[in-house]
Amino acid sequence: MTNNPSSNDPIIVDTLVQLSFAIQAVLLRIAAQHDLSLVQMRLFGILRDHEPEMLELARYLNLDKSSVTGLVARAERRGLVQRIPSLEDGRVVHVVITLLGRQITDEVAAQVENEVLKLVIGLSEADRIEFARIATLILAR
Amino acid sequence: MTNNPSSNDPIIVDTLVQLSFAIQAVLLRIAAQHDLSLVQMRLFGILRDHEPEMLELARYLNLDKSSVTGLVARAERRGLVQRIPSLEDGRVVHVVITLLGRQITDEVAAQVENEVLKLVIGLSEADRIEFARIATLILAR
DNA sequence: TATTGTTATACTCTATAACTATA
DNA sequence: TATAGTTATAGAGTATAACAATA
Repeated sequence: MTNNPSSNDPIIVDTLVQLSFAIQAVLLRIAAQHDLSLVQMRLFGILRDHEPEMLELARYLNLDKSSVTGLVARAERRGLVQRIPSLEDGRVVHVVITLLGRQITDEVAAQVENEVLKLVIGLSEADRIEFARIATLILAR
Repeated sequence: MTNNPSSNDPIIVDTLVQLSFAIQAVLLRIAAQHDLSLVQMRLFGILRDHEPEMLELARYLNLDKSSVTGLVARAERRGLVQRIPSLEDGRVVHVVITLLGRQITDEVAAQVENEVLKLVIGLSEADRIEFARIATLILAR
């Protein structure tokens, strides 16, 4: 019995919550530097590898379809994405990232890599590997 | 030399980011159940132990003072907080949580404890302790 | 009829700039 | 003059409900 509740549980919960806010603060700062919101960062993260329909985006982002309409419209107005009507189904629209959108996305990704790395750079190699292992277990649930 | 960059760095960065989104999703879901935003959750987390001035709140929450005016106004309208003018300085307003606000805050906190714990309940006791230790190191930076 | 997406509407959240009241 | 807070304004982001176009 190694996975029973223990007296350390409130500590690990608090630590996890604090850690999530710390990471989100980093992401928020970087996003703001590129005039992006966190949702837009997630949007571009998806568009990097996919050309989804509006409803798929809504599902991925856990938003109402009407919210996605606005999100995509604002990004399109800035020339970061493009709406492409489906050829097979006249009701469907595919969202595609533009060259400019991809450039910004790549830049943001590099900056995130850099900044988040700063948070763990003080850890030993062993601790970093150990942390990644346990975090992966948590995410696997 | 144990803290040099390694080939695992992109993995730990990605894991950290994903983990932060997973935790935030849990918090967001709980907050929504109580008609709260994440910022309001943070607000009540502060008011639980403090009776800050508006400018102090702005600093804690990293918001403009005008944003805090609206945030507090909406919470006050719902009877969750109260503005108390300072007796020493006529310009200053203290923000105080109400009984109702405290009840909701306690309920939310218990639910967060519960839900986040579900994420780590599959881990061994040793892994949980180890994770909390390393995460604390990261937060200490 | 059902599905995809948009529009109309209303609210929260945020910042900037201008303002009021107090120090 | 300086500081604490509010107001006016504008825009992003969100959901609900009603709608149009297509299937």
